[in-house]
Amino acid sequence: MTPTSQQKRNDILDAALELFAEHGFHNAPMAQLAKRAKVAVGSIYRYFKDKDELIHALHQEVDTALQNALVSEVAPAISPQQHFVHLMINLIHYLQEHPYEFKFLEQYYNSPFGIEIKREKLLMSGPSGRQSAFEQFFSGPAKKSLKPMSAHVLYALAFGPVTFLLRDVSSGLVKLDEPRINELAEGCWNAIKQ
Amino acid sequence: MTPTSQQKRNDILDAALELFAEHGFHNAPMAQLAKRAKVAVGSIYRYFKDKDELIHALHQEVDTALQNALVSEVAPAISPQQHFVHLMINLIHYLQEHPYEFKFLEQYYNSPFGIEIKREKLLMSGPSGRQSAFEQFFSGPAKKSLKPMSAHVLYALAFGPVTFLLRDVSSGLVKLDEPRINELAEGCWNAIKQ
Amino acid sequence: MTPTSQQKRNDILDAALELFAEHGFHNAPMAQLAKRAKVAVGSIYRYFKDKDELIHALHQEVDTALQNALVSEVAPAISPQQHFVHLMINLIHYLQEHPYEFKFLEQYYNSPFGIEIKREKLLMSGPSGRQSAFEQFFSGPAKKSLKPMSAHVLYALAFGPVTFLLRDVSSGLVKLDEPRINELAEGCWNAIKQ
Amino acid sequence: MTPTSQQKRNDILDAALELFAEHGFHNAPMAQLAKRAKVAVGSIYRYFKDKDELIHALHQEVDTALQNALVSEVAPAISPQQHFVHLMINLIHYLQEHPYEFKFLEQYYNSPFGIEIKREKLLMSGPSGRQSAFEQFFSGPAKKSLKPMSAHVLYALAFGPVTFLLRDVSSGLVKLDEPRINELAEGCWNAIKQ
DNA sequence: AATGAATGAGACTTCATTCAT
DNA sequence: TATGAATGAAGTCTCATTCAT
Repeated sequence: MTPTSQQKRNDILDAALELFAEHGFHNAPMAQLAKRAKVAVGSIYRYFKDKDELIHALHQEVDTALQNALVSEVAPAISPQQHFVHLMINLIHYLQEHPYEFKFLEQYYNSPFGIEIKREKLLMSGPSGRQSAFEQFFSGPAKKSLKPMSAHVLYALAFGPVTFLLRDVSSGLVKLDEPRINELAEGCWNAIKQ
Repeated sequence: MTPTSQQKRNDILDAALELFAEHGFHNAPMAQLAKRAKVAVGSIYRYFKDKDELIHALHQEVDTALQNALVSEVAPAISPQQHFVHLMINLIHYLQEHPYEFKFLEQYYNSPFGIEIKREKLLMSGPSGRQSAFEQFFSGPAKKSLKPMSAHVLYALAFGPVTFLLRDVSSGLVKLDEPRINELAEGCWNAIKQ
Repeated sequence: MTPTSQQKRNDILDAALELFAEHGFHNAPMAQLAKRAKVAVGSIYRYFKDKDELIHALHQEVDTALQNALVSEVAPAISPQQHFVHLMINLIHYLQEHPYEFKFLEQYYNSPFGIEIKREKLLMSGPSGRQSAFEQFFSGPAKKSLKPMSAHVLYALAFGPVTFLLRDVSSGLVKLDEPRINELAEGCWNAIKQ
Repeated sequence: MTPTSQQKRNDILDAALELFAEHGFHNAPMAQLAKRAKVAVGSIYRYFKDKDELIHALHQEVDTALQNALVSEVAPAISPQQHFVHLMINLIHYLQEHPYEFKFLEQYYNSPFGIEIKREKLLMSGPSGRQSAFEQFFSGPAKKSLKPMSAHVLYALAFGPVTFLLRDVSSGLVKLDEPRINELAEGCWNAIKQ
């Protein structure tokens, strides 16, 4: 891949993100995608075997960006609750500011594409080897402050409310302000804390 | 014009539920649907104007069935926590035993079909006139036991974890046993209680 | 055919005339036809083998009605020009007052249905044996007042202008008043007279 | 989007003209059209948005060709009658030699496609800007030789016989020879002359 | 390597006709 | 005999993918 083609690949993925988020996978013809990416239809097929592979690659991309966004430094002396709330607020901010990415992910996990992919992967596995911020938190010293429970339930209590609420945000039904974001983050903490 | 065979209409809706849940709206051709329902393609159009209307009708049906399932008698002297946990367990049981319905609803609310429908409607409005079980609970005397917060956040904390976890259940990644169901229900209660 | 069924046959033909004139043969489904005729779809097939036969039967009917309308008594001492103009005005009046019939006939003769039918039949053959009014005129004593020419050309000069103009009338582009009707009839006479 | 192959577009229009003339708009499936034009079905839709647009485009094409055919030089010192007869003979010759075009136009003006188009446009408006040959004639110095009458009636008397007769020609019922063509043209002139 | 015209399988839908009641 | 629900062939159009340039 020459640098030029890497650029083109990104143009395609960017256009795809927009189009998929706006119209859904099935209302985003390759021709339209090509036009928005300012490449020829045929060119897309040099970078991706077919539409499915493009969608999976885009998932990869969006997922990685999300993980990277959540990696952030935290003051060491912070309390577990403060730490968790901090991570949560980061997450909400990121997703609220990247509605296309959120819409794409929701669509992906709700379609035949995302079934075989573990849902928790969304937030519990870091980019290429590194641990995700949440993964570090849940497996680190804060563990003692959490009520002992099945990991699946823990993730559901931690992330379920966010995804639920953000759907309404991204459909324009709600706008989240800081007080509400805090309400949510603290609610989640109360759900999982010891 | 107004067909009399409620039976055939149901056959079609049943086949549609399966097919939509298994393959998604866009990978469920009318021809396949007809075959599974054991009717001719043209017959579907006697009962539903087009595919969209069929999808909306199915939503109606599934939604009503869900609401009906949640209506249950509760001992009057029960505590708010016990009441909430009871409702929650009911909900989880129902959805876990009806994975097609759950998948269909998730898909519906995540598609252009369901956008104009408030997400909370899922659980906060009862079937034709009656109040839903959750609606009664949240607007009833238990209100005093809840932490004051924005309604949207409240619903997110109450229902977000369930929908999150049930996706994994319906993809076959997890099987919920009673202890875990209790963990979840109690976590939710802790998130919203005073 | 009992009287009752003759009635029903007429209801069907009447509905067909309306529907065909308004929407064209190909935008007039049998179901709609049945509804407008207040009979069941299946019943239509007791009276007509299929849609084509219905169309041909309707043509027959409309054609006969037209011929009958043109049969009219004329004072014996009238001049050939007066006679011709009289017949012509009759014809125009009838067709202008029966726009559905006119539209149907135009459509019929312009479709694969009417190709094998001689166009002149329209006006040159009377109902069941009788001679049509125009036939009588052209073959009667007035013949001497006509310029000798091929029959086809004669009919074209006589009837072409009427059908041409009535199309605009039936599309609502023109409304014919008596002066114009006279202009037309006299123009036709000038075209064919000795 | 803007295809370069004018050739292919013409192939499609040629095939369409044949098919529409032979079978009518509604008995000319896109698949058959594609086969006759030796292109894939999908290709037609690169050149025309849908079947309707194809029909309108074909009308455009046929209309222009007809107008162009009628433009011809006339000796300046010719009499109005000779001029009119000359134009008429031209018209008849052209249409008799292009029966598909004639059938297509008749069908077009007799269908919902052509209703909003004034019937006279057929011959009274020239190709893109230029005046049609008949338009020039009727509005030129010959006007003084015509009997004063409503324009609609004038056109009907001039063009009605031609379209009437040519239907039979194009159904193969008659073959026009020069004497008959002259009879017709002169009859028309007698109908409209002063 | 890039382009985009061409392809044709397949989706949705309509509607003439049949047939069980 | 009348009914109208059921049928499925056939029509229009879309769009992922290919391939000649």
